[in-house]
Amino acid sequence: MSDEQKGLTSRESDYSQWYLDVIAAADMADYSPVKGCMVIKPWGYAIWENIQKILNEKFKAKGVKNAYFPLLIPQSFLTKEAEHVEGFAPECAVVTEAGGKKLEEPLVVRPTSETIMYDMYSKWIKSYRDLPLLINQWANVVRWEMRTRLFLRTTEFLWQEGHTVHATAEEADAFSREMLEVYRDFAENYMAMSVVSGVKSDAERFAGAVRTYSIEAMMQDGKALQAGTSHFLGDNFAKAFNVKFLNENNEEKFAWQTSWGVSTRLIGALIMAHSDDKGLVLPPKLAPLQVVIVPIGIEKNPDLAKAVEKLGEALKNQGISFEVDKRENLRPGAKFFEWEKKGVPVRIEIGPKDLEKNQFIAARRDTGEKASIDLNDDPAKNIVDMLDDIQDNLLEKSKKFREQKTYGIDSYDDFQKLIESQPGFYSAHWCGSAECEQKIKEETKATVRCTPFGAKDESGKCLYCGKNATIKVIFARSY
RNA sequence: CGGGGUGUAGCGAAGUUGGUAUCGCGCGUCGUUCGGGACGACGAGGCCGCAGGUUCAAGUCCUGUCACCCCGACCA
Repeated sequence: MSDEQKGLTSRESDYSQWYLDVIAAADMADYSPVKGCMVIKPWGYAIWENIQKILNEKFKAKGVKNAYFPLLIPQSFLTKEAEHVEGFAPECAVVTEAGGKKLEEPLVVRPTSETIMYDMYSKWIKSYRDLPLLINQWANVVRWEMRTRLFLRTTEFLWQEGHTVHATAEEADAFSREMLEVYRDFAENYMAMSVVSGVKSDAERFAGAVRTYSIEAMMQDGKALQAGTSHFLGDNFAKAFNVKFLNENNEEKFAWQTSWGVSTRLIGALIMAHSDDKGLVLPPKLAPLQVVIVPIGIEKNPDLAKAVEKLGEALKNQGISFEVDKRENLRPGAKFFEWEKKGVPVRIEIGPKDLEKNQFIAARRDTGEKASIDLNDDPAKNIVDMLDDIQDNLLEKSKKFREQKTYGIDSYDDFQKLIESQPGFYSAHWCGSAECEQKIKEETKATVRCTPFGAKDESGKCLYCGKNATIKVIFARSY
């Protein structure tokens, strides 16, 4: 095999190509015949299913129930909320003809479901007793973006969108923050990806929201990726869609709403956060397979077959997902490379030589370390510990990386140079004006990612205009 | 929509002054192998992006066109 066919493109030489190589090597997805649309292959979809499973549990714990709303939305719905129209109109796919006839009113393929859901909500909600209404849907949405990239920005993507209605502004805002916290917890404790949570600037706010909260992750090239958002919508949509209720005093009031979502972009985040030049690296809590067993010479060795079966039983009892790779047409080395590309956290090698010593070899995907484990010494427990350790290690690494590449900055001149030579998060004072934000974006391609929660009030000078500023925000280039 | 690039087998590429299409990987069958990407033999697979033109003859030259990728504007 020639050298260029081994391994992947190096991250340093071409990050964009490296990212696509990881996806191809791990067999996760492919572009479809329609521009910008993505085919998610079984390995990628299995990760998505794991994400769904975990998030559903968390939503349920918050009292959120799943439902489903239609794909097609009357075009007039989109135009009811002023900012919302402006934000989404240019990127909508519209159906103008069906059943061989021109439609009286065009139908929009949902770019997001606020409008159609709230139209229904206005019919469902009568009294304060109907509140809070907490609904989530798993769906596909379509946004006709100019440039696409697998998982990060595809024309059609899968997501969940939660839409809640509350009696008071305070309750709604608090709920949207709670949901952001669900996302932060998920990102860190399941994806093993360190994030900064905070408030978006007005320019980056969701179209129609009063406030947008987000979690911002840092990719290995130092660029930011918005991994999840939660919006406090105020009563903007309630007024546009007539979502009203009678309160305890028999007064008719507009309701207060939130929406929040994460998408298949999370898989893109996962890839860029952990992968190395050998391929994907998956955190055990999201891996479709946590362990792959590669037996050596199993077909003519009944003792080995028995040992593998017993080991499999033990793993199963510990709730570990695993597969025994019994393919006879591949040599062990080829299997090792394949599973490494796919990011399986732990690989077990077991052959006649191990059996003699009554042991097997466990190799960690994150560090590449190999350990010999005794077959009689509760091997499954050993593997559980190893998986836990990998999960912790990945988060620790991600956290350290983000912290190392987060810099304080006061001088705009320095910032212009550094954002180029040393990509990362730059914490700086900002006066809050849209003009400064816009200028910085034009001149450096960096945007305000968020005002992190819990930042201390400390006054200083705006990075751009030098006027007094009371807040410090994160500037970074982003995906 | 601007700037740059690429279209030849599933993937990656070569193809000279025009002469009827190569190589590697992958794929199939058989055999030998199997502890870090195995080897041999045989084999399948192509409207050379598309449409015109020049020519006895076009992957190659000319004109047009389409698609895709990368960099911007847009964005979960």
